[in-house]
Amino acid sequence: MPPRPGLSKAELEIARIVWDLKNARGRQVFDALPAGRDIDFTTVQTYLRRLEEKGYLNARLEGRNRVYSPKVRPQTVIRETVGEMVDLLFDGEAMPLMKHLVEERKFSANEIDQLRKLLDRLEGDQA
Amino acid sequence: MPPRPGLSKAELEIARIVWDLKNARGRQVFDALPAGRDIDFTTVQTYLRRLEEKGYLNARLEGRNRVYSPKVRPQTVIRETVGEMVDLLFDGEAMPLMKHLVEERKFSANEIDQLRKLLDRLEGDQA
DNA sequence: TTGACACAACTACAAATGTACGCATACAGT
DNA sequence: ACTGTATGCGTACATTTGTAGTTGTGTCAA
Repeated sequence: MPPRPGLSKAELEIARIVWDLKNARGRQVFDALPAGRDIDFTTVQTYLRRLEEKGYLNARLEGRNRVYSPKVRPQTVIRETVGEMVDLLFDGEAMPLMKHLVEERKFSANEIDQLRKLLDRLEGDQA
Repeated sequence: MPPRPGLSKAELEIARIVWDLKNARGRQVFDALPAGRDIDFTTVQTYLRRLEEKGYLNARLEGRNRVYSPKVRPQTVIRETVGEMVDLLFDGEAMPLMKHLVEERKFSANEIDQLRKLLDRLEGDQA
């Protein structure tokens, strides 16, 4: 039971910008696009509208202007998106994904250390 | 430079079944669908055809029947899919995803242990 | 006050995706 | 030989996604 329709890639891209800016008009989102991401301003408008329709963003009118802000927390969207991927690729098991990441991605000694600490803390909590 | 078009969710679902079966005809793939996954046999045929077109599966004719087999390794598809998700959600950084998983997913003490061992091994290798 | 922009709101449209139908043919059993 | 039943193969079609054009109206500088 997905509470709201899923996000497409392009929509997610735009949503992330709004999360960053907290409050933004179309123009600001457009300007925040990474250099090289060549899409039209009206295209961004369309994505923002769809994001609002799908329930991911709030929009309020500020004078004549539409100001968008996050409605669903990034955390939530991340959980849902990752969850879906884990379901699709690993039958819902997170461990194989962890293993994949550890093996496939080259973590630095420093990062490995961070991960250890994370595990320590986790174990502490649940003990 | 994606070597081949990406997979849609439904296609990925079917591809995974073929990976499992190694060699399969449409009917077998269809039969291997989890109970409750209610799609038509011809729909499965369509996905198989598209998977072949996209270069993910090989198909050979066995008599009158088409037998599909993996062409791209699961490992590869997993890497690509996860990579895309990491790009989209975490700017290409794997660490935040690791953290997310560790925090969000409830790993058992046993699993945590496994992860530690994994990290140890990794560190050993790169040292 | 006039023109140059900017933005909302609507519309458009091709490609991708999810899903299935129809026809002709091959095979199995009677 | 005849009749299902399953297939291959082509086709179809609605929805979603990626992307943009158009129109009307408001804003601001000259």
